[in-house]
Amino acid sequence: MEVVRSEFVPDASLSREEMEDLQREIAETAVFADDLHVDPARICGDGDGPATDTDQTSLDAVGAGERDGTPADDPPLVAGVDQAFVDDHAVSAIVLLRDGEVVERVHAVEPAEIPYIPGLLSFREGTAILAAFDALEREPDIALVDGSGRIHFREAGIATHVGVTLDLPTVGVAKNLLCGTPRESLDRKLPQGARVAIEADADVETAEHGTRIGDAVQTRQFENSDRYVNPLIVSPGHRVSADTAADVVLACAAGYKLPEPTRLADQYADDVKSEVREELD
DNA sequence: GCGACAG
DNA sequence: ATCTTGTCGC
Repeated sequence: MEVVRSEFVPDASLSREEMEDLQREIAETAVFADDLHVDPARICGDGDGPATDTDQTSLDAVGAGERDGTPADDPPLVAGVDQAFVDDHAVSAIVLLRDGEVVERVHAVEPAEIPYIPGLLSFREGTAILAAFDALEREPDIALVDGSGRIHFREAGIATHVGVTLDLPTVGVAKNLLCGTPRESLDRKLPQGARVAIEADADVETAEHGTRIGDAVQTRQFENSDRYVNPLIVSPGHRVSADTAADVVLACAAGYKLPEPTRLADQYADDVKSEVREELD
């Protein structure tokens, strides 16, 4: 699929201030509300293959299948996006799933122009991600991007940047909190399926203090153990509300901490990384 | 000056 | 993110 907002394509040659200004523009263009035709309940992420009839008894709470182009009886296409690095090169891998099964897989390798700078991640990895999306034959109904979305200093994390540039519904899935304050402590064992709101604080300069910008989501938890799994940090990227973002991630969970699309993209990125590592001579 | 910060 | 063996637990 192709870029829709070319003015937002990440440019690593911009100054830090220009990058931040661009992020403010992106945040203003971003839609942190549901504008998609995906019913989370119709996403099968339990790893048991195609959904059975009994798995599809949900109502189309968000208008699933009401638009042209996507058959109402077809489960949504969910993409997982992840990056890996080899020397100064970024590897972006995308795995596309439908009903829990891989239907397409692509990757791209691009030079990483700038170092990692908290808050400017998309300018380091964005080019590779867009190149991978360009190679993707089908158009996903939604994409899960590793990293933050709205949970960002200027509400324009990598998931938001990519989503707005492609005008594609996206969700940010991070393993750590970049900014914002959890409504309650995350330093305790949360039950599987639990969600804890993340609110904007002084570090989020573009949002009103207290605004819910995402959630900590417990996709997996130990039952009979003193040990516990930390929650994932989920936030809207573009055209998705915080509630739906969490719904989609939980719907894609299949017994692992990472939702299937992201987990498989992570594996694929590692495979590609090994191959690229040799071509370096 | 100190703290704090996705991947 | 990346460099890395074994090891504890379900």
